[in-house]
Amino acid sequence: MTTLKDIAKHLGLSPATVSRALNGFPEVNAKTRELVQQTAERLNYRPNQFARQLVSGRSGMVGMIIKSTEETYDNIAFFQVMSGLSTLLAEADLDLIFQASKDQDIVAPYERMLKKTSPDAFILMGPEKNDPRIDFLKGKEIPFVVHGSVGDPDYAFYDIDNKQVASSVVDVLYDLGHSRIAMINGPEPLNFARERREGYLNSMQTHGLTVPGFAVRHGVLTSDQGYTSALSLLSERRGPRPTAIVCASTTIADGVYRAAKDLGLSIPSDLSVVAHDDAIPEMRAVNFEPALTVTRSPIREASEPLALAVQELLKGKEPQKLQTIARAVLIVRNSTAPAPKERTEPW
Amino acid sequence: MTTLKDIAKHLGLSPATVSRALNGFPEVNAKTRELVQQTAERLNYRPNQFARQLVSGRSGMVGMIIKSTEETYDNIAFFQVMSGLSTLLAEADLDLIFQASKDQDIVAPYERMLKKTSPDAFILMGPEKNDPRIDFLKGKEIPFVVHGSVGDPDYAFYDIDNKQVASSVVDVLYDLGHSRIAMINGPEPLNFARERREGYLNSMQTHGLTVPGFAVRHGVLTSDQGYTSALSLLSERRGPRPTAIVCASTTIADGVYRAAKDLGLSIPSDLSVVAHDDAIPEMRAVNFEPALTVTRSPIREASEPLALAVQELLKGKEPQKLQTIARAVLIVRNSTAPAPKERTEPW
DNA sequence: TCCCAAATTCAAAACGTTTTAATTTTTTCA
DNA sequence: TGAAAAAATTAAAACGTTTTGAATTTGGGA
Repeated sequence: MTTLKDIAKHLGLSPATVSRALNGFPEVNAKTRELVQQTAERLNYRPNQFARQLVSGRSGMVGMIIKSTEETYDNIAFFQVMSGLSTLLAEADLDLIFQASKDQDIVAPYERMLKKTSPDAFILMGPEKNDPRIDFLKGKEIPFVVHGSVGDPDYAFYDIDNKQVASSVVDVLYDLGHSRIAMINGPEPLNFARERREGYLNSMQTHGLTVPGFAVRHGVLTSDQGYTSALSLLSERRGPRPTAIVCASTTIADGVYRAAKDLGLSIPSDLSVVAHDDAIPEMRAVNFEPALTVTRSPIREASEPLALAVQELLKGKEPQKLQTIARAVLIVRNSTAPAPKERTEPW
Repeated sequence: MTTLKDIAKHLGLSPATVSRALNGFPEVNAKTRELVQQTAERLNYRPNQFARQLVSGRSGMVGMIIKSTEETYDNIAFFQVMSGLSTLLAEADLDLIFQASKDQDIVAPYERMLKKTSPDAFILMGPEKNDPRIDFLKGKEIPFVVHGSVGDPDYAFYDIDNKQVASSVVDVLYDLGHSRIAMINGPEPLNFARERREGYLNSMQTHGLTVPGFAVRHGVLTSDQGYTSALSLLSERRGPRPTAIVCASTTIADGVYRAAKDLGLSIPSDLSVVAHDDAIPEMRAVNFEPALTVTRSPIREASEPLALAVQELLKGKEPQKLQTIARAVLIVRNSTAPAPKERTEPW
C-alpha cells in the first residue's frame, strides 16, 4: 500500500502539500499538482479511508434498519426504496448499511449500529405516532430522513399526501352515486393508514355520509388480508353491503377481487373497487381484470428525494427545508362504475 | 466524547493499560480491570471505531452488491437472504453494506466499494461461468463467500445440489410413466440453471428418453415467462406435447398452471407439473390448486451457512473447508400423476 | 536593488486507538 | 534478606490522513 508519505518522499514534498494537491485545494502550484497526481496514479495510490474517517469524524455511510417481518409487501416496497437509494447514494460516495432486526426494542439496533459503524445519517421507514426512533436520533443529533411523516414534522421527510389520496377517491365514488363506501386500510399503528382514514372520514362527512364502525378495516397489506376483510364486509351480516371498497394497496385489491368472485359479485357493476397503487412490479393495476382504478404514486420515486435530503442534511441544511410531499394521481380504469340503482341508500 | 486517554488520566493509568483492561487482556490486575470498567461505564465511554479500524486495518463490514434488475423474483430471493444475513452478521458485530448497481461493468461497483468502505469480505450471489467478480476478488485477496457455485470451486460457498434437484424430479416422472418431459429453466447464464439442465439431460438419457431442443426453455423466473414458455411447449406445433413440465420455480409453475387452464388441459390428469421451491412467501406451493409437487429447499436457509462462512474466513480458515451443498427434499403433492395412457410414446 | 504582498510549501499536531519493548512492582523461594 | 521470576504497568511508536500556523519562495513595483 502506498501512502501519502510515500508520494511525498518520492517527490521531496511534504505530505501536507500532497494531500492538498490531491484534494483540489486552490493554494497549490499547478505544476506541483500535476506532478503529484501523476505520481499518485503511477504508484497506484488509494487513500486510506480509515485515516480519513478518523480525522474527519465522518464515516460516509447511511444506516437503514427494518424490523424483520414476514410481510412480503413491506419487504418488496422497502427493497425498492433501498435499491434506488443505494444507487443514488453511491454516486455521492455514500454507502448504505442495511440491517434487518428481530429486536423487540426498536431503538436498540440503531444504538448498536451507531456504536459499531457510526453512520453519518439514518433513513427511517414507516414512522408511527410518537416514534421512539425519532426521539432517539434527535437526542443524539444524528441527521435522519423519514420515508413517511407524522403530525407536523420538524424533520426531513418524503411522503405522499395520504389524506388527499383517500379523500379524492371518496369524492370520485360519491360523484358516481355511491354512498356506502368501505375502506380496507393498512396497519393501524402506521401513520399513513391513520392519515388515509382521516381523509376518508373527512370526505365522507363532507358529503353527509355515515360511516359505521365496521366499514373501516385495518391490517397488513396482503392479498389474504384483503380477501378476508372483503368477505366480511360483503357478507351483509351487519347491514347492507358496501357498493364500493377503497383499498390501501393493489395487493389488498387482489384479495377483494377474489372475494367478489367467490360471492358472485361482479366488478364494477355490483361493486366498485379503488386502490392506492405504489406501483410495485408484482401486482400491476393494469393487469387486473377489470383494470383497476387507482391513485398512483410509485414508491420507488421516494428514493430520489430521500437521497437528496440526506446529502443536503450532511451539508448542514436545516431539516425543515427538506420536506417533500408528493401528490398521487388518480387513474380511472374499469373497476369503478355508477352505484347500482337499487342500492344507493346510505348506511 | 470520552476517550481512552480521558479514562487513563482520570485513574492515573496509562492508555495502554486501559485499553487492555477493556479488551480483556489477561495481564491486567483484576482490581485495575474492575476499576477501569466501572469508570468507562460511568463516563459513558464508546470506543472510536475509526481509530480502531485505522490500526487494525479492518472495517468490520461485509459487502453485498447486486445488479439493479426489474426481476421481482430475484429481488425477493435476494432480500430474503440479505435480511437473514444481516441479522446473523450483526450478532458477530459485522455490518452489511448493500448496493444495487446499474453499472454495465459488473466488477466496477466492487472496486468502488473496496476503495470507499473497504469491506473485509464480500458475499456474491448468482455466479456465472468464468465470473469476473470471482477473479477480481481472488486477485485482491479479499475473502468472499458465494451463494451458488460454478464447476469445481476452490472458494467458500453455499449451494444446493442442482443436478440432483433436476434429476430426482425426472426420475419420479419417469416412474409415473412419463416420457415426454419438458423443462422451463432459469436464465441461461446462471450456473444453477446450467446444472439443472445437465441433471435433467443426464437423467433423461439414463432412462433412454430423447430430448428435442425445444423441450428446454431458459428465461427469467417470472409467472409470465412460465406462461409463454408453457403455451409454446403445449402448442403441439413441433410435435406431440409434453405430458410433464419441470419448472425452475413456483412462479414459473404459476404461469404453467395459467397456460394449462387457458388451453383446457387439466393438472395432473393431462399434464404433470413439478417445480423447485425456494419457499419464497409470495408463491406458496401448497396454495396451488392442485397443490404443487416440488423439490424444496428454502432459499432463506442460505443465510446461516453464508454468515458462518464469512466469520470463519475472517478468522483465517481456508475457503475450501467452507463449502456447503444442501440437498433439496422431494415433496409429492397433487400436481403429479401417471402419464395419460394414450400419450406415453417418447419424442 | 529592495521591499511587500501574494503564492507556495512545510513542520508539527491532531484524530483515538493498539501494540511493542522496556520498566517497574510484586511475589516467590532459598 | 536478597535475588530471581512473575506480574503489572508504562512510554512511545504506529496506523495514514487532514489541518493549523509558520516559514519560505516568488513576483511586482518603486
